[in-house]
Formats: sequence, structure tokens, C-alpha cells
Amino acid sequence: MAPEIASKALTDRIGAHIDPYSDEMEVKHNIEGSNFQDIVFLRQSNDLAERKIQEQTVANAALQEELAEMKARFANDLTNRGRENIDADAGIDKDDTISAVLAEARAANAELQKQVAVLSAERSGAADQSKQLARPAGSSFNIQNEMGLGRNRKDREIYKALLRNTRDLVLQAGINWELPWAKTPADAKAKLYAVARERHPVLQRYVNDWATEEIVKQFIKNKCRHGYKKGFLVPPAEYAYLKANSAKRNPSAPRGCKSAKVAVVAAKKLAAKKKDVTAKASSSKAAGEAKARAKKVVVDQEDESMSEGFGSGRGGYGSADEEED
DNA sequence: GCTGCTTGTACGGATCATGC
DNA sequence: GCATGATCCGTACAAGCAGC
Repeated sequence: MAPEIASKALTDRIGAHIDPYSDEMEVKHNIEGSNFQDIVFLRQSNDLAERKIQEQTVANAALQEELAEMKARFANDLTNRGRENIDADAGIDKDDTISAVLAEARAANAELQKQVAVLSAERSGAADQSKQLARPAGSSFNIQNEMGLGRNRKDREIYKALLRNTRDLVLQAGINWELPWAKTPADAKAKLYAVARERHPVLQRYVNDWATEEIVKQFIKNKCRHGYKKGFLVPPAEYAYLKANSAKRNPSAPRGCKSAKVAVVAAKKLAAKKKDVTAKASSSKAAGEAKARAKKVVVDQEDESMSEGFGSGRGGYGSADEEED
């Protein structure tokens, strides 16, 4: 089958998966039973992989063709210009002429390679970096806000739809959510991301599918936690210390103030900075004073942060709060 | 190369909010 | 009431870096 025809058939097939929850889908796929959505997921995942292979094949063929054409053109050019130069000026070294032409050809080749790279990037959508959102630094951030979906009610609806469908996809992909996310096979993750991107093109904005990954991780975490709570899942023995931690924790202590932690980190940094000073200090008194100063900073910053009213509600945190200087 | 420190990430527990 | 989302907490671990 010609690549264009095969590609059209494939695109049609992928397009047919776009609304996998419609009533027509069951008829279209002629599938009965409760695992209908799982089968649709697998078919869509397979089609997307096939399309990627096809795109790569076509792109490779085009590049090979272009390269062959360039080689032929430059070989021809080299022959013609070499002969012209020799005829016009017998005093010029033939090797110099060939070297100059070769350098020129290489420069032209490099320029063309750049153009091909740009065109290839544009085809895959990677060129539009301005719309791409990188993963925020750190592990403590608000997924919805960082996705740029926290501005209004409509955004919230979009985000909720993403949560719902991502949950479905995790189950349809057959991902074992009882396993830690790090132990989930990479190919299973890749299939999930591909189908999620296809069903929700907005997810293409997030570099390396970080948004999808964070949503899935949160879902799995909450699902496991629920299992542990209900008793139908047993937490791994390696995390037994967490249970001990929580037993040691003061239940009446406020938990909503992140700034206290930030202040402690800042104080640690400050203490590290002053380490040099204290090391140079000849007396232990000087060291003690420096330590006391560092401790005072913790108290001061805690007081300051408490008065700013951090931790007063949900959704108010972000990576920006991590500013420590 | 070793050591110690910093930083980022993963993880489950606790808690509160939200939606059905 | 229950399931789920969101957030903070404390510990473990790995990678990176600077000082020796």
C-alpha cells in the first residue's frame, strides 16, 4: 500500500477513537463486554505507535532523497567550476580551487541541514516553544495552577475533565497502581502519555508530559492511600518509618504553615554561610553567638511568616513560595 | 578519590476540602 | 458518608558540588 493511502487510513482510524465514550463507538468497534474501553485504549495506543513509525519512515525517505539530490548537484557543480577556473586562469592551483568549492559546498550543506531540522521540528510541533510549558522546579507545586488552568471556572472544568479521563486511562492501560510509580514500566507510561495527548491535545503543551505524569502520580498515591486506610492494601515495609513518624507528630500542632519549614531551611543556609566566620573565630564564644544569631533568625522568620497568613487555605501554594533569600 | 553538604525527588501518613 | 483531590510533613536516597 502507498504510504499516503496507508497514512490516511490510519488517520481515519485514530480520528475514530477521539470520542471513545460515545454510544456509536461500541457499535463501530463491534465489541461487547465490560472491557470495551480497555480494548479501545489498546487499539488507539497501537494506532498511535503505528503512525509514529510511518511518520518516521516518510521523513527518513525524504531526507535520503534530499541528500542524494544534494550530492549529485554538488558533484556536478564541482566538475563545472573546476574546469572553468582552469580554463580561465592557468596560474591558479587546481587543488586550491577544489578546496574552495568543497568548503562552499559544505557551508551550503550545513545551511540546508539547519533548514531541514527546523522543518522537521515544525512538523512535530516542537518548534513552537513559546506555547510549551516546562515542569516547575521542585516537587511541591499546584498542578492545576502550574498547568495554567487555575484562572477561571472554565479552566477548572477543563482540569476536572483531564483528571477524570486520566484516571480512566490509567485503568484502561492496565497500569498496576498498587506498584510505586517509579517501578511502573516505561513503555506502559509512554502508551498512556501518547493516548492522553491524542485525546486531550492541550497536554501537548507540557514538556515531556509532566502534567499527565503528575496527575497520574497523584491519582495513584491517593488510591493507594485509600487502600491502606481500608485495609485491602498493605503498605511496603520500607515505609514503615512513616507510620512511626506520624505517631510522634503532635496532632494539635498547626500543619498549614509552609513558611516555618522555609524559615528553617533559610536558617540552615545562613548558618552554613556563617560557618566560615565561626570557624575563623578564635573563641568558642564567637561560635556560640553566631549559632544564637542563626537560631534567632528562625524565630524571627517564623513570626514574620505567621503574620503574613500563609497556609490559610487550599490551593494557595506554589513553587514561588519556595523563595528562600 | 574521599568526605560532607546541598538539593531534588519519591514515598506514605495526616488532614482538610470538595463533589456526588 | 464516601471517594477523591490537594497540601504539608518527615525520612530515605541519589546526584551534584566543593573542599581536602
